[in-house]
Amino acid sequence: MHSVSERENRIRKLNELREKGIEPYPYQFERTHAVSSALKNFEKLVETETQVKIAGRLRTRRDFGKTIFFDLHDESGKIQLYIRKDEALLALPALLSPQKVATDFLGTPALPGTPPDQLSSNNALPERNVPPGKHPLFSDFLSLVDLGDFVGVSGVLFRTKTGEPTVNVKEFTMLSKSLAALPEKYHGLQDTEQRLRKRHLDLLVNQETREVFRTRSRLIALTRRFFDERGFLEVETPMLQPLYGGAAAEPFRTHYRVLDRDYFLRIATELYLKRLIVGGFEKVYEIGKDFRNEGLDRVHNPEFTMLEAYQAYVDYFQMMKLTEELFRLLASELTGSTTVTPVTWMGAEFDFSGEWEKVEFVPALAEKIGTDPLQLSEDDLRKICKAKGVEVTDQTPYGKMLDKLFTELVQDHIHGPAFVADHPRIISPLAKVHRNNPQLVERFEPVIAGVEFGNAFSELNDPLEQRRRFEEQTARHEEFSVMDEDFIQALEQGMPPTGGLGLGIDRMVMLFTDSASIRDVIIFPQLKEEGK
RNA sequence: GCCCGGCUAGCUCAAUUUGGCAGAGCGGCGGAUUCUUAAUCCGUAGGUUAUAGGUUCGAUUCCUAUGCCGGGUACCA
Repeated sequence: MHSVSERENRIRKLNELREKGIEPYPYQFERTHAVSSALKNFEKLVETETQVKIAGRLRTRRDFGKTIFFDLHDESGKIQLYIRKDEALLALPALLSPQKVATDFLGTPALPGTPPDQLSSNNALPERNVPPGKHPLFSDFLSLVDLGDFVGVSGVLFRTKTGEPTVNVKEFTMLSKSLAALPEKYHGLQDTEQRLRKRHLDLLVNQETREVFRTRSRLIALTRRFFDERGFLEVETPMLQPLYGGAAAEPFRTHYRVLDRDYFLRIATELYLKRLIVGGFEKVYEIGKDFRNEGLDRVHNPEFTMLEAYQAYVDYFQMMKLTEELFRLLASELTGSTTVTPVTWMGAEFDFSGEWEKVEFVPALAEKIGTDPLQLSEDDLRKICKAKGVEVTDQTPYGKMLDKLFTELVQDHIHGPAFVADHPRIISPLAKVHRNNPQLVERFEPVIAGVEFGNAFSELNDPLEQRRRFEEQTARHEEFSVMDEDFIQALEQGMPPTGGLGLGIDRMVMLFTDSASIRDVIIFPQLKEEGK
C-alpha cells in the first residue's frame, strides 16, 4: 500500500516532467562503464580525465544548496555523484524536441538548423545556449527527481576531500521515474512477509538476498558443467503427465481440455529418464521443477527443483562417488576458494573433501531399538514406535513405521555428510534388491545435518520384479501408488544395469548459502494470497 | 489440518506490563546549506493500531472470530 501523498507527489512530478518536454521513460542509455568497472579502473580514468557514462538507481541524496551528492546503484555496485547545480546540464532523452525544452527553460529557441546528429541520443544542450551565470535548467529539473528514479549521468571521475570515488556530473538524464518510495535506507526491508511477497524490494535493498540467488545460479551452472563434462546428456521430460510416478507423493491435478483428460504435474522425472536409458542413451540428466501437493515447511515447497541423473552399467556405489565429487566441486567453487574448505550451515561445519560417512539403515535402527527391526511383527513395531515417542496410528503401515522410526531415532541426529544406505525393500519399490540381503535394496540417501538431500539406487531393471513391487504397493493400498504399464513395458524392452541419483537443488542451495529455510533460496516461494 | 506467537505511518521501531489525547527516525512536503556519505539544521503533513464483533465511561492494550506471516507439529520413498 502506498502512502497516497507519496505516490501522488511522484505522479505530479511525472506529469510536470512531461509538461516540460522531458520524457520520464526513454528507450535506452548508452553506458561506458558499469559502476564496478568505473571503480576498478578509477585511477586510470581519473588520470586520463575520461568521460564516463553510468546509469542506475538513485538511492540516497545529500543536498548542500548549490551542490548535491547522490549515491547511484547499479547491479554491480554503487558510486557517488557530485553535482554542481549551476554547472550540470540536463541531457535530453532521444525522441524529444530539444527546441521545446530550450524554449521552456531558457527562453531561447534552439538554433535553427542544428544538425540532427546533435539532437539524437546524447543531445545535451549546446553550452552556448545556456546564458552565462544562470543555469536554471538542472535546478528546476532536480526538484522533479526522487530517490528510486533511474538516471544516467556523464562526467569525469574524481576523489572528494574524504577520498570517496565520485562522478563529477556534467550531464544528467532521466531514465525511469519511480512512483513508490524505497524501503528505509538504513534498516532496509525486514518484514519476512514483505520480503517474500515483494521480492523485488527484498532484492533491491538486501545485498544478501541478491547474493543467495547469484550463488544459486552458479550452483546450477556448475552442476550442469559437472554432468556435461562426464558425458551426460541433458534432457527435458514432460512436466504434464497422464500418470505420475517415481516418488510417493500426492500430485497436483489438472485437466487438458482438448483431450478431455485429466493430467498430473510430475512429482519426479525418474520413470521418463529410465525410458531414455532403455532407448540407448547411457548417461542422461535433467534439472527441473517437480511438484508435490503437500505441506510447506523449512525444507519443503510445493514446486521445487530436482536433479536426476542416470548412468548405464554402474551401481549405486558409482552414484555415491558421483555425489561426493559433485559436492566437493561445489564446496570448492562456491566458497570462493581453490581448495575444499568446510561449508558452514546453520552453525555447523561440513567437510566435503573426503569420503562421506556411511550409515546402514537397518543396523543403525537396530542399535536404537535394541532389536532387528525386520524381525518384528507389525504389532511389535507399532509398540516400539509408541515406546520411543514416535507418533503412529493403528493404520500406519509397516514400511511407514520403519521410515518414521529411522527418521526420528537416527537420521535427525546425523551430522554428515553421510549416506544412509541399504533401506528395507518394502519402502523402496524402484530400487534393486541388495546383492547380499534380499530384505534390503541397494539405495542411499545423502544426509547433511539430518536433512535428506536426495535419493539414489542401483535401479531395478527386472520388469517382472518391478511389476510385483508395484502390485505389492497397490495391495497394501498405499496412497498414491500407480501401476505404470507403459513404464513396465519399456523395462521389458530391456534396461541395462543402471545407477540413478536424485538431488534436491534447493536444499543444496540452502547448504551453500547457509540458509535456514527453502523459502530463502526459491526466488518466488509459495505464499497464500493476501486476504481481502 | 492442529498448537503457539506476531500484525502500530510508505519503511524501521516505540507506547500494550497495570485500559486514559498513538510517538520517533528514515522517506514526503516547505525552507537553509559548495565535500557529504545513515549529511546537518528549522518548519510541516502523514494513523479506521490487519479485519469484524464483544467487554468497558473509555480499547492499540482485555475477550471472541477471521485473514496473513512465522515457529512447532502432522502429511511428505
